[in-house]
Amino acid sequence: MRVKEGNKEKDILEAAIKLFAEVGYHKAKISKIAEMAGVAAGSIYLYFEDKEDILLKIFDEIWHRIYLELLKIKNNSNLSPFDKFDAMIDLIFDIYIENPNLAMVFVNEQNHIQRSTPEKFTVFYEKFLLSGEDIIKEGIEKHAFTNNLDINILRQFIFGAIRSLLQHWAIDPKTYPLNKIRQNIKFIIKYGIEK
Amino acid sequence: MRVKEGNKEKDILEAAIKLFAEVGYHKAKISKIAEMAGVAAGSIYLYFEDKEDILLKIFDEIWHRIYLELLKIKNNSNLSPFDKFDAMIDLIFDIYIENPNLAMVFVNEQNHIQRSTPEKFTVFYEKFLLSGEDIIKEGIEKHAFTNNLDINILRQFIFGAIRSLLQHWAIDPKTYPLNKIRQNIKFIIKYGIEK
DNA sequence: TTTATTTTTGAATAGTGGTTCATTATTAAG
DNA sequence: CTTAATAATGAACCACTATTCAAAAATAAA
Repeated sequence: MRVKEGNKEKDILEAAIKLFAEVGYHKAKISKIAEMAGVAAGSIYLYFEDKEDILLKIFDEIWHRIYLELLKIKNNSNLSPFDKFDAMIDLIFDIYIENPNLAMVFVNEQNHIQRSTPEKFTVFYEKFLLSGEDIIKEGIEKHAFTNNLDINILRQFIFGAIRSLLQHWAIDPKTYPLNKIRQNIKFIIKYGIEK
Repeated sequence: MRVKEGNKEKDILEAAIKLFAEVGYHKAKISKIAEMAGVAAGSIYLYFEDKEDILLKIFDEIWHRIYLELLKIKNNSNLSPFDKFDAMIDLIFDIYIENPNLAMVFVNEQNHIQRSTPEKFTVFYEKFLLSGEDIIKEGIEKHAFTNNLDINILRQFIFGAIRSLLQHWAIDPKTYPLNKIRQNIKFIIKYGIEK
């Protein structure tokens, strides 16, 4: 009997993340991913259902990680609502800094995957969103955050804005350092633009 | 000599907007657009360079319109900075309400087009962004808006958040009415979440 | 009508690239 | 060493669809 050597699944995933980040999902060829991963094109189909499945597993990985980290923040009773809020934003930025390619795929292809396979996609994403909601809820209950806002809308607003800025940064990284962007985001969300 | 009858270019554009909105750019077939527009597939290539060019012209149209409207707002000296700000947000929502399909393409395919042909894309988009910036600048100069924020980041933040919410709304329109979303957006950006 | 010119057609083309599968390589067990 | 079972290969397949182009249709001018 033969046993799988090395970690081809991981190699393929990493190659895919890199290529998706560079050229986007649609222009990334399976043959190229295989080449980058050092396997034959056909071998990809031993580890993944099809091309879409690769993207799906990438998203699974990242959302799972984000979710677990957010859970820690949420359950840390030493943090004030605003501390938690800051930590949540830092979390997303940290992941971005740690693995820009992964983050790039994450911001660019979210639409695509949400459209094409909403049912498979939602597992960890939903969990993440709910945890984010909990943090906001706590802030409102403790009278730190305004109660004039709908939680759902607020959640979508915050993550949408962050995603948009990260995307923009990825296209043109030299205009602003990520830390300045992060700091501005925190300020706007907390205090708004009114002087 | 023969003369072009009807307005095939417009028919094709409208069909494309509808189909792109429904199934997305990549899954929209030229043959289907042709069928919906009531022309032969080959005829599309009399009016457009290629498939991408159709999308490009759609974006041209919408950005041009938004830009012209925003210019009116910007130059209306009867409006306070906050009035202008509100009008700017209303403008985007009004276009969305007036032609949801067009708006759908606008929020969904912006990434794609910005990636694939950034140079052709930027004409009206840049103009629009600059006008938006001017409105914010005026607010800061008149001491209505905080001067703690970078204009560029703020601009990206605002439009990113709006886009994200509209996209969300398009997927699931029944959860919230657009007016509630609009009102929440205005509130967050003005006052932030701090109580 | 006839001719010239331009528009429109849609079947044929052509290139792409995801996916399959017969074959080969590799390893473990007997 | 032989056999069995699984892993890996990559050329061939095939479905799909954007694009082309030779022919036909429509219109204006002569």
